[in-house]
Amino acid sequence: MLNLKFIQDKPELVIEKLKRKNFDASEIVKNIINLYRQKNVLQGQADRVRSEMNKISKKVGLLFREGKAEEANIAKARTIELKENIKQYDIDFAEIEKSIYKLQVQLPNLPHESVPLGKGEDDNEVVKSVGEFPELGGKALPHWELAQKYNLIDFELGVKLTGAGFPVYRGKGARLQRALINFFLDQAREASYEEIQPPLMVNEASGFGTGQLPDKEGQMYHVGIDNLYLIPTAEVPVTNIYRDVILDAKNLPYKNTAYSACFRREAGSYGKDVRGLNRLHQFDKVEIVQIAHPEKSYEVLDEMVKHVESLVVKLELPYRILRLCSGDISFTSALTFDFEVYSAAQKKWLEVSSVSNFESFQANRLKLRFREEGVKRPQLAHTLNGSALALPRIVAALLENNQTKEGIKIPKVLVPYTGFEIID
RNA sequence: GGAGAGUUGCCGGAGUGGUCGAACGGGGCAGUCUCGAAAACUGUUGUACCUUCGGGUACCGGGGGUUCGAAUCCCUCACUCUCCGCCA
Repeated sequence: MLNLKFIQDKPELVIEKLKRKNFDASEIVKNIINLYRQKNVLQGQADRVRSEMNKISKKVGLLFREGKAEEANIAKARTIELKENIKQYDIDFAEIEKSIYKLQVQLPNLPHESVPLGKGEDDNEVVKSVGEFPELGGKALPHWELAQKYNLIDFELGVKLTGAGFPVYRGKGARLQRALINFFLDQAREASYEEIQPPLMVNEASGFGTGQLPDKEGQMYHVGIDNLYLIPTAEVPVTNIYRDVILDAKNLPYKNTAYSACFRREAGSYGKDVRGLNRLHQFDKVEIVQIAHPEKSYEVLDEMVKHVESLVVKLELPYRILRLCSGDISFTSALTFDFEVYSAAQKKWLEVSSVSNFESFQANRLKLRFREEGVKRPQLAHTLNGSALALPRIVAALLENNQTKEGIKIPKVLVPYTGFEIID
């Protein structure tokens, strides 16, 4: 959510920058500024009436105490009209605020200067591309067949137990999952992220804080009887730790990591890239989150990108880093780097991480602020997060890329975690 | 699931109709004292919005009501805690 004052101060900037996101904000911005002016006028008037009301009330109290009941009653009579006024002001004011809010949440975050112009995913900028595609010859199997061959993942069983998109990992498949989770968490801890084990369900306020609610409600599983939502990512509970909080500037940045299962309804995405592990309703992910000082947040973003890169390097996967273009970047993000690994049997790039700086867009909604020494007013902090990493597509690439006649080779770095070197 | 208690500022906790943005204690910050520190003493210490920059307004879990006036009374919702039952 963009800051109201900012919109009012720099409407042209907002419109110009959102144009890059292919979003025409001119009408909304105009309306917001209009309503904002009205709101201020209204508040001025309402406050004056309230002020008078308060004065009279005080006077009435005094008069009664002095036994001047008659004078008191005269004063009382005057309040009848004022009361009506206040009531009406309250109604109008609430309405105008609601209108502003409705418009405000429609505006996406402004893209960072470095975001390349573009219409969609084809226009993303490849920042770097590292590693050779493995030569597998003609008999390479896609991961869903490997998973079956070595009895690692049972998709059919998942359908029986729950439904499509809920695979059952077993044997070395299950152990590989656990190994990856521990590996990622250990790496994050070494990069001084504090580990969090968050709830897997959140309340409405949290869903709202990170922007899943009210609009993207359909993406989350809703537990109606208790009005809770299954988290689509650990970002939701972890970032909401800082909701309604004023941090001390000298403690920034705050760094957290969390492993969690993630639940996504993925409504409307049936039929496309859904084979095997490519798109699931439940999957595992380790997330990293940082709360940063506005002046430092792009350094922090850089650091997070490097951290994620170190993971794919250690896993010996061919990868590339994309700087998302203005047409592909998410609603809430100012700058996003995607990580893709190459899955050699499917012969395609799979997105395994998305690292973003939201600047103050999330913080504004979360009321996440920090206080700087010597500065009276708290300021909005910047929030950043990234996957480090999402498991299923990593597993897909590992299985496909490392298949040999003897079996599937486990990358060296993972062996201490899996306890085995090969799946055969 | 049954019964009860509660939700006040950074924390503890008082306040049951007016002078309460809120006693008191703790914590934080600043000062005095000290070579320095501790102790003691003194002061200070919420957020948001509006402003003609004098000031004004709102907020004591959320919403609604009564009243000239509500942290305080009434209604309603949410949450938390305790005991019993059940249970990983």
